[in-house]
Parts: sequence; structure tokens; C-alpha cells
Amino acid sequence: MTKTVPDVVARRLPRYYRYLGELVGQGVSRISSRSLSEKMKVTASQIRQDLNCFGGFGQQGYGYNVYELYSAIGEILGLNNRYRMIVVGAGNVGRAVANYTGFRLRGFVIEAIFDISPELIGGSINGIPILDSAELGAYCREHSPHIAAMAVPRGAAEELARTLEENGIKGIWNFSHVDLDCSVPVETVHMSDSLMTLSYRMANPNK
Amino acid sequence: MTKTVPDVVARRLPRYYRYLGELVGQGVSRISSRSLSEKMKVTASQIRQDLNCFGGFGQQGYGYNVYELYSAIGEILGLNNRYRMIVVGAGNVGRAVANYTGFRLRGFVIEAIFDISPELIGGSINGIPILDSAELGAYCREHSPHIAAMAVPRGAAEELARTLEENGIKGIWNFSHVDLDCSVPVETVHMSDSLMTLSYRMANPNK
DNA sequence: TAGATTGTTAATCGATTAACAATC
DNA sequence: TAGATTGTTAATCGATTAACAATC
Repeated sequence: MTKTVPDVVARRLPRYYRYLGELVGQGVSRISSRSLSEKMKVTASQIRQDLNCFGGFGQQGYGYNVYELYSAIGEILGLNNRYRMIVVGAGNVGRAVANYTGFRLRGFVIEAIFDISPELIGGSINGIPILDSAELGAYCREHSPHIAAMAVPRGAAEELARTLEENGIKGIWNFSHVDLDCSVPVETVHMSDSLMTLSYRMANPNK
Repeated sequence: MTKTVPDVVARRLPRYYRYLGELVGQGVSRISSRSLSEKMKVTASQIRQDLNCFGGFGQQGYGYNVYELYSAIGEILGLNNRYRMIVVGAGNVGRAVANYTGFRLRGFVIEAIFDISPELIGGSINGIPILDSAELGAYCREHSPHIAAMAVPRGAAEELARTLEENGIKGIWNFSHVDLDCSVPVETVHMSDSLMTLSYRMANPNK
């Protein structure tokens, strides 16, 4: 009977988390939906509606306890889980991901990187071993990583996704320029789409 | 009097462009909103509505000419323009961008990379010189690059955006974990938000 | 011409905002 | 207690889908 959370609300959670984390860092202990709304440039109504998808975190006449809310959203986002991750594709994007997540977010531990290039296999990035993509399926069956970051060329993406799915991956972070249709959660970062959107806005300033 | 194009529609254009590009590559010359909708998993209504924000590209009883539509959307997206670009921050993300866009999309030419690290300044990535961030303002005034890709740490982002704005940048492609408030178009790639969204979906499969 | 498929208007659905009673 | 601010319902707004007349 739990009301299903609209996707659009779920996608706003990381942003709330970011702002609340900043407030925690600043030592702010309570905040009203009103003042948070001014910081975040959204309506106070939206904040209250969004949060109430998950529970009554506030208190009438007082507002929200910053740290409690921060923790609660972190929990909802699943950031208390420890996710073991692999990166497939050791090109520029794969390397960026390998280094990036390592120091940027806790809870996501990269265990291995896969590539097809003989020059890279056997090496390492940021202390993480680069293995042969041919071993990917076997590796997944043995180690059951939770998340795969896919940083491979367009043409290789579809087959890779199938391999990952079949071997028990739980979620895919997709940097390939393809829309994947999978049975597990897929989150895509479409960098080229993003750049085109910027180009569009620059070319059509009035619209 | 041109009806303003909803942001949600503008953001779908790169995806249309992607699918149409694929069809062009496959030698398909015409397509109906119906069959495109099946490929893209959206409704035919939405496709027709979206396209009609920009003009009547189709023909009753026939459908759309794939190549014409592809070109038209490319034009709308501003991809016929040549954008000169700089990358600020030569860390992992900056490096990925420097290499990535170069071969992935035409029309975006990276002219220079900026960093504060003395070990990097004077070097180059992918043939593109790495310059001292201290020279950024002067460089912008002299060369007037169109787009800046910001790949700097959170704390440096706000000030950097001001510098870029003041020195005439036309658009910002933002990889920093901050929401920027600028007078020029800003397009943000929130990688960490994206990973949290994936985490959320994995942690809340039912919702 | 007849069939197909668009462009466009109308109907529906969902998300955002406003309002206010509940309550700390 | 009185003032503040939430949780929640109702009103509005915008986006999506359905329908169909126009027309190639």
C-alpha cells in the first residue's frame, strides 16, 4: 500500500542530500522548508511534498532537523550500503570513473577494471587491476559485484549489458551512448546528449 | 510570436538525433512516427507533438524523410556551428572530456586546457596545451572561446564561473558538483547525483 | 482514387503550487 | 499560550496521450 514514489521526486533526492550535507558542514542544525527552498530555488511546497513521500521528517512550528534529514535521505538513497563495483572499459571515461568515484563518494568500492586491449590488461589504474574482458562473466559469477560502470563504445554496449545481466549484476551505470533495456536498474550518463543540449540553448537563446 | 519550446522537449532532441543518425547509417530513407515510436519506446503522439514545435517536417500519408529530419534536428541543435571550447581542470574528468569530445562529436574544437598544477602547466593532453589557470581571464578576452567545460573541485566552481562569465564565455558545460547560477546557458553533468539515483533504485526496487 | 499518416485540437493524466487545518 | 511551520488536501498548471479532420 506504500504510495509509489514518482521518478521525478527520486531524482531530486541527491540534490537535497547535497544541500543538506553542506548545511551539516556549516553546523546548521535546523531549517524550515521555506529557507531551504530559497537556497535551492524551488518552492517550499515542493520540498514538503517530496519529503512526505518518504515520511514525516519535520516538526510543526520548528522545521527539519538538518542532520536527521540528511541521514534519512542518505539511508533512502542506499548510501549506507557498501556497493562493490567494476568498471568495464579503461578508456578515458573508464579511467575518470575509476578515479572519480573512489574519492568522491563513499560506499562505492571499485574492485576491478576490464578491457580488451592487451597493452592494458595486467596493468592497473589507481591500484585497481585491469583484467581481460573475456573473463568478465566468470569474474561476475565468482565475485558477484553489485554495480558495473559501462564505459565502452556504442557498438559493444548491448552485448556487454546482456553478459552483465546474465551473470548477476545488480545495477548498471551506463556511459555508453545507447539506451539500454535491462531487467536491472540502469542509470545512464549521456554526456554527448548533454553537450548537444548546451549547444541547443546557445543556438536558441530566445526559446 | 514563436511558441516557446518546453525544456522537456528540447532535452529530447539529442535522443531523436541519435536514433535518426542510426537510421541514416542503416540507409533507411523514410519513417513514420509510429515505427519510430516503437524503436524509441515513446508514443507516436509525443514524437509528432515534439517535432511540431519546430515545424512540419512530415508529410501526410508518407511519414518523415529520415535524412531531412536528421539534418533539420542537427541544425536546430546548433551542430552546424563550430564551437571553440576550453577545458578547465586537467584532472580525470577534464582529461576524459578533452579526449572524449574530440572524437565523439564534430563541431566542438578544444583549444586549450587550464589547470593550477605547476607539474601539468606547459604540458599537453591529446595535443592540446595545458595553460596556467591564472591566465584564464586574459585568454578568454583574447581568444573568445564559446564553451568552457568546468571540471574543477566543488570549492573552485563558483569563482571560476564568475571569471568565465565576466570574460565573455557563451556557455558552460559543468562537471562540478554545484548548481551554478549564471547569465549564460549552463548544462550540468551531475555524475555523483546519477550514481546516487542508481543506488536509490537498487535499494528500493519496489518503488 | 483509397490508404496512410501527418498536424493539431481536445481529453487525460500527473506534477507543481497554493492554502490551511493540525500541532509542536 | 501564541507563533511558526509542518503535513496534507484542493486548485492550478503543464505535459502526455488520444482522436480525427486535413491532405499527401
